[in-house]
Amino acid sequence: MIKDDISSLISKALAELGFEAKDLPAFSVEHPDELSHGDYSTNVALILARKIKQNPVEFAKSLADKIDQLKSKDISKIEVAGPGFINFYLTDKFFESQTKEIIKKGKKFGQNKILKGQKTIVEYTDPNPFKEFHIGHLMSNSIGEATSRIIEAFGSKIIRVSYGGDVGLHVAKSIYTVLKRKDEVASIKKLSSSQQLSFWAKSYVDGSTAYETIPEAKIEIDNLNRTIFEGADKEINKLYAWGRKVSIEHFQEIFKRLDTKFKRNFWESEVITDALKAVNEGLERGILEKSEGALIFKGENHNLHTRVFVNSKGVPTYEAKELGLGVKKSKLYNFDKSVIITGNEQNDYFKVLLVVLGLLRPQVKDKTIHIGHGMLRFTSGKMSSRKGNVITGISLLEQVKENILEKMKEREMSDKDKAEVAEIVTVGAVRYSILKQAPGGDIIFDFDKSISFEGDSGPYLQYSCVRAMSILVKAKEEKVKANFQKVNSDISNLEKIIYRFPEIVERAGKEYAPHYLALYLTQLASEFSTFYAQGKIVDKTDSTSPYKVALTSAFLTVMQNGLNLLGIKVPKRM
RNA sequence: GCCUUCGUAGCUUAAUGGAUAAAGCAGAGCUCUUCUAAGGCUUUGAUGUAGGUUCGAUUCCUACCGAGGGCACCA
Repeated sequence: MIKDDISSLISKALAELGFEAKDLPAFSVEHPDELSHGDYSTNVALILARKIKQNPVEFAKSLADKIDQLKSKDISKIEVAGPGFINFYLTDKFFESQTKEIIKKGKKFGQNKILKGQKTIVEYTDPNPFKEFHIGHLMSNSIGEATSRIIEAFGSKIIRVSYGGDVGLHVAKSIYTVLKRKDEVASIKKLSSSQQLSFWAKSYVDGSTAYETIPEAKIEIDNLNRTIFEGADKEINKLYAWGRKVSIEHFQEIFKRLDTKFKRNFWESEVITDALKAVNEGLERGILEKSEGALIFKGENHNLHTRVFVNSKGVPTYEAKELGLGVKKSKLYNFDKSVIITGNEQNDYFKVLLVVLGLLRPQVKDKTIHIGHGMLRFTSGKMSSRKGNVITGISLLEQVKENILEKMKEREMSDKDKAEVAEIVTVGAVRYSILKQAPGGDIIFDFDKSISFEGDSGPYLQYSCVRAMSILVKAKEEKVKANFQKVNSDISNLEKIIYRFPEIVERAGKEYAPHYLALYLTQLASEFSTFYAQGKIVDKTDSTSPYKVALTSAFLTVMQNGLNLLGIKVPKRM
């Protein structure tokens, strides 16, 4: 890599100036923020001059001279700037070779072998049966899917899993309401799975209200909870089976639209055995202890707070079940890394859990990482599925799609094609709006502003691809063939950032931060749009046209690869 | 009360301790006889407050102010 070449060039020059490698402080070789500052920049002179008490700019100049004498074939210019930075400018030949490399590698450009041969299990989305699939789940899905695809580009095998709560009080609350509305059931069952699930979700809201406001209802629901758990009542079993089935059907529909293929769905009901086993082991080994009839972990000894793993009725809580899930995952898949993606409201809870897992199964804990993403919230406050003030995933997708179809009204396309394109653009718009910002932060959700089609947006990136494709079609028609020989030096800034794609992928993966990729692609699309607007790319009479066509082709490759990593598809037209 | 995340332009967001703090939206003004104007170009505008560490702080430390999340039997 060119970056390593520059680093060793600097070290070599420093050696000739009498600095031994072991004396060198850590220094950076990075892309400057602005293209006008060169392609790479180092702060080594700044740091070193301070150490040996010399003027930074003077020292930088002598170092730059030394580097210049050593010469590298890829560097066209070296200069000292600002407080003592040394800036490197790369040659046209270098950019030509990169453009060529991108087209040669095609779909593989951007991939690396850092995790080759490894197995990574990624858990995300995690919708609960009997409750709505809301926009928070879209957020988890978008971040999880992008993370999975990026890790995949590192050469690791990915096992995608989702985990849902199919047992517990929320189910009892739902069934409590449905039992009171038995006469509606027959007609509800004729509706779509998403409408059926909405019926259940609404039942859950009503059940929750009853649980909190009517004492008799609370008793009834608690009893119902036990009945469901024991599976003794045929009618209730039937309702439970129905609710679970429509939930899963609806989730599958959404996963399909989101192009997410889970290898397995874990359910709370299936991890209870492992949970109880792990908890008992914890008790025997003195990791967990009894207190007020419950089984708890004293977090205060670890600078955390106390958590209940099994309640005083002997029922394992979420904590124990998650522990069981961790054990089960490692038994089923002998993974090298386990990534769990949830809302950041669970950050503290996962800290406790990982400490317990570390005491119980240190080898599993070392491979497990929890990533808490921000929440989607309204300007007015938090969404709560318990209160029913949620925007469902499906309604968001449909509303966005409607807006896109409205925008496409004038396009000459069959209705079928329009619908297909609109679907791709919809998912792209939603995904991008989530992935453009750092994963830990909340998204303040404003319907009109959050899902945008203009400026920094998914459609903007997709649109740049569509334009590039139509240029390449025209180039073919006019028989302008791509060529990697630049005729004119000043073609476009595009070539100065396009070769950076693999570095960006690497950073996004290492830091579990897909937004670096989203932001980079936006910058890339913006440079392409400028390039596009500057003048004709395909022009038989223009001697620079063949290289421009090559650059367009390289751009399309990188943009498609990048969008694919974000889980965003590219339509042929839009 | 304790723990934790955060506070950047009118709004929504960027910025491994580095150069003139970067974008989009909104506002003002241009721009389609071209390969799709879901575009391009120009322009107005910001680091909560007070200290500290550093050659250099949006970034690290302390206090304060403000917001979110968590803190015993929900998930």
